[in-house]
Formats: sequence, C-alpha cells, structure tokens
Amino acid sequence: MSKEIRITFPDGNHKVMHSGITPLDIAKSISLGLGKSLLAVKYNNELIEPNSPLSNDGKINLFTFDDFEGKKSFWHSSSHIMAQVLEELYPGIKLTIGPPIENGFYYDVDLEENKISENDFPKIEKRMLEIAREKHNFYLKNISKSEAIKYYTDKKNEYKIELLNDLNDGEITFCYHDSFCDLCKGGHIIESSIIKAVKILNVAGAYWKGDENNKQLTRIYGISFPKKKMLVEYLDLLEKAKERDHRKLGVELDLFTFSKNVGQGLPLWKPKGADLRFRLENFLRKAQKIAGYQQVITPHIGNKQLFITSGHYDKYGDDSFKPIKTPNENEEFLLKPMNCPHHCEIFKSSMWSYRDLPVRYAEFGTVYRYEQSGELHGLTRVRGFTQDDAHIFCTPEQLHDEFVGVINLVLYVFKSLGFENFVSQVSVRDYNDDKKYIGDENSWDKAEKAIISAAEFKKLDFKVVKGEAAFYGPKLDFMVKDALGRSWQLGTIQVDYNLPERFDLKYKSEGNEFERPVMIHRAPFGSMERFVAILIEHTGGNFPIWLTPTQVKILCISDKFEKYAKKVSVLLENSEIRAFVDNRNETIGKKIRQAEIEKTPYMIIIGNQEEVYKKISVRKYGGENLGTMEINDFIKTIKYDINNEIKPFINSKF
RNA sequence: GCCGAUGUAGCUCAGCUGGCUAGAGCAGCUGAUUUGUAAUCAGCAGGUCGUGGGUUCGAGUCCCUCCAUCGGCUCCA
Repeated sequence: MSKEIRITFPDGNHKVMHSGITPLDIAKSISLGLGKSLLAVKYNNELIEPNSPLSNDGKINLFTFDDFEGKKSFWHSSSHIMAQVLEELYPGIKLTIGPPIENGFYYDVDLEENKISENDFPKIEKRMLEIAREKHNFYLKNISKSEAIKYYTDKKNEYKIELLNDLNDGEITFCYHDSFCDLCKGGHIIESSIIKAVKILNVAGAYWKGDENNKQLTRIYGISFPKKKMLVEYLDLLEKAKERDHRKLGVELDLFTFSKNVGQGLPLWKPKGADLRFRLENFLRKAQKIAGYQQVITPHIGNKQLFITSGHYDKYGDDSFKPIKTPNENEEFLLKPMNCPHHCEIFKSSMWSYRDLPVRYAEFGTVYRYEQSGELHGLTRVRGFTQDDAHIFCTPEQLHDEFVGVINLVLYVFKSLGFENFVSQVSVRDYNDDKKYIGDENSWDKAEKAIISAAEFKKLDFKVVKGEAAFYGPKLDFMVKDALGRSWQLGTIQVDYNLPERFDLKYKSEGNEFERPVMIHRAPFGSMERFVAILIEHTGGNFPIWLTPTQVKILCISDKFEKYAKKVSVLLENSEIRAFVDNRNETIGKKIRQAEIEKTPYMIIIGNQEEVYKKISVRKYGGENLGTMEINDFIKTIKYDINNEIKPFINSKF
C-alpha cells in the first residue's frame, strides 16, 4: 500500500496524492494540454525531472514554454541533441558544457582538427530535427564517480574529467536519450518530439572555463522552439531589432561616423549628433548645478608621474596607448584614461576645512583607452570617449548622504530619458584575486558597505556581482540593454578610499587635525558615446522632442511660398524651436517622405492657403494631420510637449 | 588579442561554377516641371571591386598577408 503525500500548488491549494506519482501525472490530471506542454518542474524550489516520482510532501511549480524555467529546460535538452549531432558529424570531438541561455543554448566543444562554419548549420539543424522526431525520452541516471571518470577517460575527454573532479561521489548523474549520454545535473523535457524548430545561430571561440589562458573551444549557439511559427517570429524579431541598431540609425540620421584614417574606435560626431549631445550635456549641467556641482576643465594628457601616483600606470600602462615623448629628455605624457587624477590635483591645490566639504567637481572629460580591437562596437565601446564625470570629496560622515544624492541624480537622468528597464548592480571585488586591486582590505570593506547601505536605503532592486569592481574601488552600476538584448553599463557611482591616500588629499577637521576625505567617482550617463548609442536603440531614433536635432520641418508646396516659410521659421526660432525650411524644387510628397525618414516630429506645410490666411498646416510624424492652425497655437502645442517630457531636477537628498 | 564570417559607387545591393570597356536603385549634379500630406520626368557624373602579394593566357570571382566591419569569447580604468 503506497503512502500518501500532500502536494501544494502555487495558488495555495493542495491535493493529497499517492507517493510515487510524477509531476507529469499531476500535470495530466489538471489538463491534458498541461500534460503535453509541461517542460520543467520545481519541487520545493528544486529543479527536478518531470518524470521523477515524488515521495514527500512538497510545493510544486509546473513550467511550460511560457515560463523561463520551461524554456531553459527545453533549450537545455535541445543542446543535448545538438551535442549528439556534433559527435555524430565530427567523430572524436570533445564535449565540455552546454547550458541554456537567455535566448537559446550553446555547446562548447573542442573540435580538435575539425572545423565548423555557417555552411554546416543546415545539416546540423536537419539531423537535430530528425532525432527529435524519433521521440526519445530523456532520463537521468546516478553514476558513481569512478564509473563516470572511467567513461570519460575512455573518451579521452579531459574537460569532463576536470568537471567531475569538482563533484562529489553520489551527486553525479548522466542524462541519456537515444544513443547519447552526457554528464548533466538535470532539468530536461520528457521527450524529444516536442522540439519542432531548430536554428543554429552562430559559431564563436570561447575559452575553457572562461579563462583566456586556457584553450579556446568552439561555441555553437542555437535556439529551438515547440512551434515552427515561433522560430519565424523570433528571427523576425531579430531582424526588426537590427532596424534599431544605433550604427545603422547613426548613419541614417547623420549623427556620427567613423573613419579608418582617424582610427579604430574613434568616433566623429557630425553636426546633428554633436547638437544632440550638447543638449544632453546641458541637461545634465543644469541638474548638476542644482545638485551643487562645480564645473572644472582639465587637459587631455597628463605627466606619466601623475598616473604612476594614481596607480593607473602600474595597472594598465602596458595595455594602454603608449606614453607621448617630448623633445625634452625623460619627459613623458599619457593620454588620460580617466579624469580622477586631474581632479585630485585640483582638490590638492587648495587648503580645505571640513566646513568646505563636500566639494563636487564635474567635467565632461574626454578619455582614451586602448580597448582590444575585437571589443570595439559602434559607439558603445570605443577608444576615445567623453565621460560625464564628477568627483565628490567629502568627509566619511557625509559619504552616505552624498552617495544617496548621486543615486537620485542618476535616477533622475534615467527617468527623464525613459530608461525604465535598468538593472542596478553592486560590483564588488574578487576576494580571491587581490592583485587586481589597489588599497587595503579595510578601505574596501568600508566602501562596499557604504554602497550597499545607500542602495538599500534607496530601495534599489540590486544584485551583487563579485569581481566587477574598478581597480581602485567598488561601484554601483546601472545597466541597460541594447536592441539585441545585450547589457551595457551606463551610469556608475564608485566609492574610493584609495586615491585620496595616494594623492595625500586632506582637510582640516573640527578638531584641527588633518583628515582624509573620501572620494566618490560618478557618471550618470556613463559616457556620452555609449549613452547616445543606447538612447538611439531605445527610441529607434525617435528622440524626445526636447532632444531631437530637428523639431520641425517647414515644407513649401512650391518655391513661391519660400518667403512666408522663412517668416514662420524665424517666428519658431524666436521661441527656441529648431525649425528648418525645405524649399527644394520637389513635390510635397517627396519632402514629407524625407522628413518622415529623418523622423522629424512635426512637419509644417506651407502653400497658398496658409500664406493667404497667415496660418500653418501641421502634420505629425507618422501621418497624423493636425490641420490648419495659428502659429502661436502650434508653438504652445510643441512647448507643452517639451515641458511634459522633461522636468527640472529637484535636489531632495532624503 | 582569439574563433567564425563579411568587405563591389556616398548608401542599399546585382555580378552563376574565373572570360569582352563592372551593373541597378536611392542620394548628388544639370535641365524641365511649380507641385497639397510617404518617392515628378529626363540627362549627366560617380568604382585602381578594402590593401598588398600570388596562381592563371586571363582575377571582382581562386590562394596568402594586412586593414576595417559584423557575431561571439576574453577584456573593460
């Protein structure tokens, strides 16, 4: 007689079932549809196989392809089938790891002598689908460590053996389907035939265990779906995302360009791009003024000694742009990789009392970093860029409030520009690798605690990531995704006890003693280049009106109305509206088309009617015709739009 | 830097397995047209086919080098 167990569902309901029942049975008992679409199961928050019998009371979560857990299981199982195909097509290759990712899965393999290129994708896809259709069940089996090691020793797979060495006997499982088996801890679908569509996306090199010093393996990316239509839709989505690529839109909207002759990763801002950037800079200047910052200006280079003092030279000298030598002997300058050493020197040039602090120096500072050539990426990763940088020098007691104040400023910037889906990340040091960092442990601890407490105070939903800190201190980063879902760090706030020490910064305390200030580095945009890039991708080039280079295009029906059009343009410009007259000898249809392609928010059409009645006809981007109106009414409309888009910064720290 | 791919006019692309002076659309220029809500018509001009080398009677097409770009990896002050 089987024992009874109590199974609790996410909605709080529970059922009493006999022990030995599987999640699949339970799903089927709820509905036949759920039985068919069940992909993954969590029991008491542990991932288990859908066909593993239950023997204890517990909380059950059933996942389908609508859930990320379900997708993960689906893709993970797909990666097993891909690995099977790869072994079949390229005998002797060595499998390593093959996890599901946010969109699809990959498998890292050591191909030995084999090569895989795009041309091989169709045959891999075809064979995967053949296998999937054969309705193979996935099942896990416990394997003893010695047996597992023997299996992979026979296969001469040193990678799996390395993985096995980190596992304990008793916790090792192999997953089987068809003739294939793989070291695997579980999380599979029940049966292969629900995989209906497969696409191999690309191949790439990837280092074993992510370490550059290890052998480079071949990573094969793929994605799969339970319906063919879903694959078509996914590929369609990728195509559409490419339309928002800032590199494409940057050219189309005439914002920036690159030149081989200038150099890799060195962006050239064209007039419209520069115009937009200045507007962003001024927006932040205004907010910073309210927040108590002062502007400073520093040169693009600095004496090598400055960067030796700061620690930059030791850490990055070899991987950076090489020092500039002058005619004077032994004199060397570096392009500045960051602005902090310069700002420290400004701070040092005066005597400070505790009464003067905090001091906040802001600068749109252009810096140069020799990024690896393979890393350069449009405007998001470049070698010369401008940080919206500032450094706050404060007393230890002021640190919390100052940090919170900076978070407020960052949130204001993000909110003003419509970045709602950002992720906050506290980047702390890698506790196992202190060579990467400067400064003593005590300072690091203090700094990390300060950041976490400020982030908690602001109730940010943050995660802590080890090993992502800057070399001189931990940071709070704000990450935003681009059109293709890649994450980029924009805003950053960093606490630093080290540079004040290295530069011997000090102030006189209330007790007439010299004390060390604490430093906060911060950049709400991150860099102008990266921020504009992400802004382009988020808006698809349809910038908020306050920011867009051309707010209004005035289109003449024919050149007879040029004079009146110019008059309208002057009236708009007097109200600080950026309007341009298109008086070319073209049809109105063509002028509208071009203004649409340029994503101009408003078009004014000027013809006989308008001139006679001293009015204008207004068309909105996208086609909405607002009809004929008074010029003043139009000015009011557009001003209203702008005021709705952007609110002034309010300096409320608490 | 590493793995894989790509590179033809300002832009988007055609040019089959190597074979006459390399094509088109858009953009540009000139002229005609004077236009009412997403492309008026005609003509002209524009390319040492990314670079350098090689194979060949012959290379945009095949091979190698370098450069740049794209997708990843690593890195990211």
